[in-house]
Amino acid sequence: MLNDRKRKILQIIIEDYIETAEPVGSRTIARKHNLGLSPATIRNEMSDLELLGYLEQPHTSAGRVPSAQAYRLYVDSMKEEPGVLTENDIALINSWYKERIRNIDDIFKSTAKILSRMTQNVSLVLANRKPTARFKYLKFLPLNENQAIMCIVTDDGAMDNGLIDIPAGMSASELEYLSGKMSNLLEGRKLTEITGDLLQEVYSAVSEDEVMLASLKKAIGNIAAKNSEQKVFLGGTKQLLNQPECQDVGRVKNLLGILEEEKVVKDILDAGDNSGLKVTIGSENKFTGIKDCSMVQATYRLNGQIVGTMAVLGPTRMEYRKVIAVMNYLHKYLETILKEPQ
Amino acid sequence: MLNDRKRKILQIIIEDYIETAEPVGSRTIARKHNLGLSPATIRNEMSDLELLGYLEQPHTSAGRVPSAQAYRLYVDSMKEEPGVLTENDIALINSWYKERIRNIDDIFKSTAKILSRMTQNVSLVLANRKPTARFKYLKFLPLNENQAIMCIVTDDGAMDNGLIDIPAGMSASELEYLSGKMSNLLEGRKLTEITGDLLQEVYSAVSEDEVMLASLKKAIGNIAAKNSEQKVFLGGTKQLLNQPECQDVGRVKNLLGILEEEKVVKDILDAGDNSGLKVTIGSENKFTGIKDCSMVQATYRLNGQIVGTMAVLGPTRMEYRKVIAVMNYLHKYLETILKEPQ
DNA sequence: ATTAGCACTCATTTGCATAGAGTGCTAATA
DNA sequence: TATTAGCACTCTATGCAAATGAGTGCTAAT
Repeated sequence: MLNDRKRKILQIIIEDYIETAEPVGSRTIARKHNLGLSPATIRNEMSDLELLGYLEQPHTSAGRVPSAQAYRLYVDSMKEEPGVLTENDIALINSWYKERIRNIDDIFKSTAKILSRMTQNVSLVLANRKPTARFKYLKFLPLNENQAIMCIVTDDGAMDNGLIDIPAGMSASELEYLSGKMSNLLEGRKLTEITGDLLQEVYSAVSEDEVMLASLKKAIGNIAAKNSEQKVFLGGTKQLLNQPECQDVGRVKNLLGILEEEKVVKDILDAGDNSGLKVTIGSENKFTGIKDCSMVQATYRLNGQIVGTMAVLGPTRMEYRKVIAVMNYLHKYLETILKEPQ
Repeated sequence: MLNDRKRKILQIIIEDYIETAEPVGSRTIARKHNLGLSPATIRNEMSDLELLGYLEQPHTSAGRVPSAQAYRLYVDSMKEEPGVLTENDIALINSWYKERIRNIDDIFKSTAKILSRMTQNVSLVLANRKPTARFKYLKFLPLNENQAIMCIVTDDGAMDNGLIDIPAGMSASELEYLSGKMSNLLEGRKLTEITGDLLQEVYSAVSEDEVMLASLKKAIGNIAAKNSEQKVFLGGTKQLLNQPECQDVGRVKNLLGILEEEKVVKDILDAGDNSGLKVTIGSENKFTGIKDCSMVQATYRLNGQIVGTMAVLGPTRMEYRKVIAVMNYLHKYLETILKEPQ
């Protein structure tokens, strides 16, 4: 559809605009790139490109700016040669990841941080918990006369716990017996299935103490809630202010407002249920408020199951090539790292 | 030192400036407040106040602005009548606290959120962990052939855990024996004391498996690190953009940059080791970068021990009366809530 | 098909006059 | 003696016009 020259010129404009955030004019192109073409020729081509919908003019006497359609073409044509990270970048990423990983949350935190540092944009990382985990067994760890910690081990190898009130004077062996009995009766259930009724039933087969039952209900409820929860990690919201398009405080406020609402962020990220890398440009975004932004997003999986999503959110004028390269790398890295037992 | 009239006028200027963020002139004062004084008289008084260091003039033909010294006086004189929250505010706070409290982190998160919402400023909450907790006992929860979760219970009733590699084919009763033995040998130690050497010693009295020893070391190290860690919760960084003094993006960037550095925030908050409520105004702040801000800060304690600090950070032109009232209330609330077992 | 040349457009900058808010000082007043 | 009216003065903010300059579109020449 576009001949080679048009394509070349369009690419130059896009990349120049991504770099400078200024409308780019025919003279600039002629000067910077040795195309063997005069500004006039380039002007003609640019005029055509505008008619075709690839360029826009902020006003008559300004240069031209790529349209969403242009970015779309640019990104799509990038799939063939996806851009690679420098040795240096890779070394940086690896060292950042090693900095401080103690638990699974740290991994996501680091990912968000790295993503934003590498791309100079805001990053969003959504970690799905696994509501499908099944109960394996529970144990009580006595604390004192009246309290114990209940530990629940699930079949995915995770452990959760909560504080339980126990009847005064209940012995360690009684607790042991209780936990063994309950473990037998509950094994294989999803955590969310263990509602008040079921728990009551199971429990009353073993004991009658009401206080303990109540705190068991509460603790298991909390654990189930925590497990079905999605967690959002944000990175580099400060970067926002470095973007030339964000010199207007009102706009920043808008965006930060959106990012502060966990619910909205989750919705935005959940929308991209797609498998591979997904780039949404400007108004392709369904959510008002980020309609003038672009987002590059990838879901990551563990054993085929989606465990989360990560995304970079920035101006439509974002460094797609770099962002995509970083994203690809992190994606791979994350899937590897998540496979290792924590 | 200041006569009543001067004091009154100064107060009016301060409160007007806090409200409007505009330099206030003699006419405005005469018009808004029925002092029975002409602008000229007020002008004379203002001139005096400037000489005394309480007022400053951005330029000749502007009104006057309170100096740090003026705020100092204002805040100090407020100690006698500390300002109270409305019924409405209290109801709001209580309902926000009830919204979602599942664990101790949620409490701090909520506190930060409430603090910022009520004061329209950035809030910082620092939660100290308790590095003094002492080892009580440990238990292993078997996961599979090769792994178990190690649970460590400390004398403050908290429980931590980590994943442990166990020798293939080690039976549950062997694990039980191992944990009992180690518990006996380690009881009463601070977590930070349980370094590699001690652990090695204790462990080799019971078993010889190197892999397990290594993962024990790692897990306990992680737990010790986590326990000695301070955690920072920020609230309402977005509010920053609502402040008239922050319409300049550069300044916002600075502040956000500081807030993003956990280390710096910790230092800032740690500096206020004071007991009661502490207000630092403008250049009273030792940390460059917030020298043009004010901070109201309170440490909170549990059983006499400092467990954290909360603060509100904003322009020197902050609503001290309201901020202090909110702070006092939250302070009390937090100390009460922390006393309850989680 | 390309390009040089030129008229034209429009945002941005610069300079300048004006309005408005506020002050300080002096002389009048209570 | 304390207060105030009056007035000159200062300095910012606003509005406006002219100059600047980057960029375009069109036409005619190559």
